[in-house]
Amino acid sequence: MANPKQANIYDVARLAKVSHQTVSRVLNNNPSIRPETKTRVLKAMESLGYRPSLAARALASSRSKMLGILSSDTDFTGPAAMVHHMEAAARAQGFFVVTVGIDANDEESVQSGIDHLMKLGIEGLALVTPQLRAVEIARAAVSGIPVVTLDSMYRMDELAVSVDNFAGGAAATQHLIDLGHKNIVHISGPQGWFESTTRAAGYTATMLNANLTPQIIDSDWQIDTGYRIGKELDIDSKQVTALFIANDRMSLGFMHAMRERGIEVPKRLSIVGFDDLEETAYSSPPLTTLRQDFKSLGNRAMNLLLSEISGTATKKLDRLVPELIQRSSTAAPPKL
Amino acid sequence: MANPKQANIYDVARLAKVSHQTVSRVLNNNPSIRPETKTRVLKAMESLGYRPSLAARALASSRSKMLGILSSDTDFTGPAAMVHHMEAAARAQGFFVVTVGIDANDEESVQSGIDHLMKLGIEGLALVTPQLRAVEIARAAVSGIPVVTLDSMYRMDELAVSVDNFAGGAAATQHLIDLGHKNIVHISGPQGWFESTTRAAGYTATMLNANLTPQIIDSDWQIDTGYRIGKELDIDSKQVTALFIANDRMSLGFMHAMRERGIEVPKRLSIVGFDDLEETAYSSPPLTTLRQDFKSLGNRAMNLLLSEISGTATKKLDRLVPELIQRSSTAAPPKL
DNA sequence: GAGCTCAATGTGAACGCTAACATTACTGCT
DNA sequence: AGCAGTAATGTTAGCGTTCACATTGAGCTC
Repeated sequence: MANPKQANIYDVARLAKVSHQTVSRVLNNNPSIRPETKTRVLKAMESLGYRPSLAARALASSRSKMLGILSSDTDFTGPAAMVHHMEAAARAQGFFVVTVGIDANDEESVQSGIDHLMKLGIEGLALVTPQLRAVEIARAAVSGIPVVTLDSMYRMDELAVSVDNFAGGAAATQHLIDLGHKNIVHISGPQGWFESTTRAAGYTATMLNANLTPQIIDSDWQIDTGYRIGKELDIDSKQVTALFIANDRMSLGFMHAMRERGIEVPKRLSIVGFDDLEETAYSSPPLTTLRQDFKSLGNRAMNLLLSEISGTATKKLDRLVPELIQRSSTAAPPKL
Repeated sequence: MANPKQANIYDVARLAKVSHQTVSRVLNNNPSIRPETKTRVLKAMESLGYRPSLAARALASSRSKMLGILSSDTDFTGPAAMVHHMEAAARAQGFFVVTVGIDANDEESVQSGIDHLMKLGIEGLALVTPQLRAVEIARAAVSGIPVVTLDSMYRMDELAVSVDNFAGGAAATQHLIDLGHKNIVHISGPQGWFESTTRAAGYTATMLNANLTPQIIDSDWQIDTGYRIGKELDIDSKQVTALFIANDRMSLGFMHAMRERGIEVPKRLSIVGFDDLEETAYSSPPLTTLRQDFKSLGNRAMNLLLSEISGTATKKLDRLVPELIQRSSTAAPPKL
C-alpha cells in the first residue's frame, strides 16, 4: 500500500468518472447529488486513500476549521479540565483546537499569543484567562471573529460562560452563618481576577446582610501563601471561628498550618474552600467546599462559540451555579 | 483602520515596488536580498497590516507548521504540565500545536483522534499516552512523520523522552530499606501502563537485591482506590512497616485511611509516593516522594521532535532521573 | 414539439503562497 | 572592450480546494 503521492480531488474525479466539482460536492454533502453518483465517488476516494487537504480548503473557502484557546495557568486542574472538554466539544463538530498557553500577567505574552493564533486564521477564540487585564488586551487585539470568555468579566454583548462566583461566595458564607458563626474571615484570591473579586463580593454582601463585619485578607491562590497566612493569623485575640477561603489550594495550605499550630478544624475553626479539587475529599479533615463543574463549563463555552460561528446563536451568556459540598471541615462554632 | 480586505503578497509587492517573489523571500528570511529592499518591503507590510496566510503557505510548500499532541488523562497535573510546556517550546520555533484529548482505553477514540490530526497535515506528533496499547495503535496508524512518545515504552529507533521510572522505584525502595524497613509493600499503578510496570520493576529488583520479599498490590492511580486499599489492608498481622505507593494521589487517599484507622504515619508506617504533586508538601503528614520535572520533560520531547523534523536530530532518546524528596512520611520502623 | 423549468453535473478562475527557473545588472578579469 | 560569474530580482506555474457561473438533459406545459 505504498502511497507515492497523496491523491487529490482530480484523481478521485477521474476514477469516478465525474468532474472534480462533483467530488467537492460529495465532500461537502451537497444535497443535489444523485445517490449513485455519490457512492461511486465515495468508493473512488476509499480506493485511493484520499484525504482532503485542510490547507487547500482553508485557502479556497477562507474557513479554516480552526479554533484558538488562549489559556493561562494551564497547570491547574480547573483550566486544564476546561480546555480538555472544549477540545472534545469542538472536535465533535469537526473543528481543530490550537491551544496557546500564556503568562497572563505579562502583556507581551498575551499579545504574542494572540498574534500567533491570528496568523493561523482561526475562526473563533476562547479565553481561559481569568485575569481581567488579559481579557481586555485579548479582546482589543482580536477583531472579526467571535470570542468567548470563561469565567471572566463580561458585557452583555459578548459571549461568556461563567460560574456564578457571587452566588458561590454567598453560599459559602451563608453556610457558616447558618452554623452559628459570626466572626468569619475571608481569604481572597489576587486582585485583578474576576473570580477573586466576585467571590469576595458574595462574601461581603452576605456578611452585611446578616449584620456582620466582613474581614478580608488578600492572597494569591497559592498553596504556600495559604500556609503562611495560616501560620501568622491571629485567631485567638480576634476570636475568629470560621474562614471562607477563596480556593481549595490555599485551604489545604491553611489547614496544614492549623495542624502544625494544634488548632483543631472544625472544633475550633471551620473552613470552607472553593473548587472541589479531588484530593480535597481526602484532606485532614475533608474540606467543605464549592464544586465547579468544569466539564459542563467547557462544553457550554465551546457550544456558544460554535453556534456563534455558524450563525445559529441564540443566547450569549451562560452561567452555572456552584454546589456546596459539605464535609467535615465545618461545624458549629466553639464557645469562646 | 478599517481593513476592507486582508492584504496579500501582491499588494505588498506593489507598494514596495518589487515582485511578489521578493516579498516571499523577505518573509522567509532569504539571505540574498539587499537590506534596503528588505526594509522597504517590511515597511510596506507594516503599513498594509499584512499577515501571511498559513493556509496558502502550507498548500504551496506542503509544510504546515502544525504539530499534533495526542494526550490522555489531561486532567491530571503531570500530562497537563507536559502539554503546556511542549506547546511553549513549539511556539518558540514558530510551530502550532493542536491537542487532541482521547480516552486511551478506547481504541476507537485513539484511532479517530489520530485521523483527526492527520487530516490537518501535521508535521510531527507527540504521544502523551502512557498506556502501552494506545501508543502501539498510534504508532501503527501514523506514517511519514516523526513521532515522539513521552513516558512510554520505546524502541531504540524511536523518539522518546521518559522519566527513569525504574530508577525512581528503586530509589524509593532503597530509601525505605536504608531506614531499616524489611516488610515493604508496593501499591502499583494499573496494568498496561509503562510507568506502572517500570516503577514496580524498580521496586522488585531493589527488594530482591536486599534479600527481601516483594509484595505488590495492583491498583489504578485513583485517589479513592488508594483510600479503599488503606481501609482494607491488613497491616498488623502482616507486620507491614512501610509502603512505596506508585503515585501521590493514591498516597493521599491511603494516608487519609490511615488517619481514620488511627495508624500513625510515619511512626507506625512509612510511606513514599511518586510525582511530587504540589499539595503533597502540605498533606498530613507531608509526603516523601519522587519529583518529576514535567517542564523539562515537555521541553525535551518537543525539542527532540523539532530537531527530527528539521533533520538536525542527534539523539533519539532522553531520560530524566526523578529526585527523591524527603519529607516526614518516612522514618525508621517501629519495634514490633 | 417548442419552450420552459429544474435537477444534476461540468468549466474556468481564484484563493495566497512557494518552487523552479529566467532575467538583469553589476563585478572583475583578460 | 568583451565576457564569465554572481548577486539580486523577476516570471510563470502549480499546490488542492471552493466559488460563480455554464451546460446538459429530462419532464412538463400549452
